[in-house]
Amino acid sequence: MMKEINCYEQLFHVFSKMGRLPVLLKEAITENSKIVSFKKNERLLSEGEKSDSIYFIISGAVRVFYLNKEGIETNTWFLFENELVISVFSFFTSQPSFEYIETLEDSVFIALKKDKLDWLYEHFVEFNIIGRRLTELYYIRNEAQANALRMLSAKERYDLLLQTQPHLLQRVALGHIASYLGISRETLSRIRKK
Amino acid sequence: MMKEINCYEQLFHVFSKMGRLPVLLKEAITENSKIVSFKKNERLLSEGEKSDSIYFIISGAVRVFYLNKEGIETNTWFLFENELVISVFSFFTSQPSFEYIETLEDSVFIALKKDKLDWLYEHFVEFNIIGRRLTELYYIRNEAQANALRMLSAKERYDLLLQTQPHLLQRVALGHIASYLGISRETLSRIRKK
DNA sequence: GCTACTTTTTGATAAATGTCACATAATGAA
DNA sequence: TTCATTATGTGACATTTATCAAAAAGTAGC
Repeated sequence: MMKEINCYEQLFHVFSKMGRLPVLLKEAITENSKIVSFKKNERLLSEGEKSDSIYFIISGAVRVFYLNKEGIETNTWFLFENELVISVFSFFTSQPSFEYIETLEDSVFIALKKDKLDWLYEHFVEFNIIGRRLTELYYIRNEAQANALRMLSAKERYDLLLQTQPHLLQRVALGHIASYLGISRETLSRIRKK
Repeated sequence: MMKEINCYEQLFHVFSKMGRLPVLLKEAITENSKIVSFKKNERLLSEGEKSDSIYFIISGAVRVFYLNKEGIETNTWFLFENELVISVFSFFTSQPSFEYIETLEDSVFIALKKDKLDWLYEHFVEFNIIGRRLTELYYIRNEAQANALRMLSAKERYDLLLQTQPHLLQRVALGHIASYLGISRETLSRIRKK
């Protein structure tokens, strides 16, 4: 029980950095969400399903990926403690997902259903401030990624990753990182040798 | 005067698709923003400045770009009528911009200063719903772009552009489109020949 | 420890894309 | 229109990156 309380403190810490988080809203969040655990390599979401929950990572790590037309996994996102996970397109549009979400480690999440989230947005209008700011933050990260893919060579993208997200290298297999950087496993291996 | 009213109707039409837009909020938006015109190839924002205004495009078109380390322009966004323009990073973080915003045609905008926008967000809390939803929409577009850059070949990215944003080819110079697709002008020219 | 399995590395080669130089076409100003 | 300027296209070649095949290294279960 103590553990669960700490989980929510972790979540509220992140949220309260974005905007006002009254006690009543905290209670409503707690009541409308639940804590879920997944073992390593389990799926939170598969292609074709609707991304109808948002997950806050208490501990562990996940990757978001999709299968390209050759059926090869393409990782688009790695997320860790204190970060939020959705399949962006599916969650925001309520359409079926083309992405998978899978744990990279044993993980614990706070899961909030989309309809509950919408209910919270509606009944605690100030919660939209937090939602808006968080969306902005993840948007910025995504844009930085697109810019890197547009303008940097494979080696430069790897160096940038080393510089900005070194922890990622410790916790994510190289094969996964390669597709995230938009290159083949072999090329990543050669880049690293230098 | 009639023209200005139509401008705001255009803006409100887009906003009201995202959420409730009470008359008082409409009035506040009108009072706190202004209509501005720019000739073709004029700058709305330069590197080093803060992106402190959001622009709604009444008519015309803009591109967002930055200079890479060789000083070459890299286009990241093309925006047209009924779309919103900011330098995402600078606007959301209030840090100096690394991007430029420039008109591609003679253009008319509704300009809203960031401090005014923040004031609106604060005093009309439901406006955060609209802000959040719009941020989500642009985020989705950005993610699609990142995915294309990660997994598609130059030709596939061009074909996708043809398919999803054919109007862009009519109004944006090929040299600008090339960097947007993450390829050289020459490669784009060769792709098109086929 | 030892096997079976997965991940990473390496080599050889092919394909994609970039770069440079210049030609051609389009555009805009006088 | 004409000239100057800018944008686009083309050819030759260099470079980057992908692909395929296989070896080496690492990992998990027994």
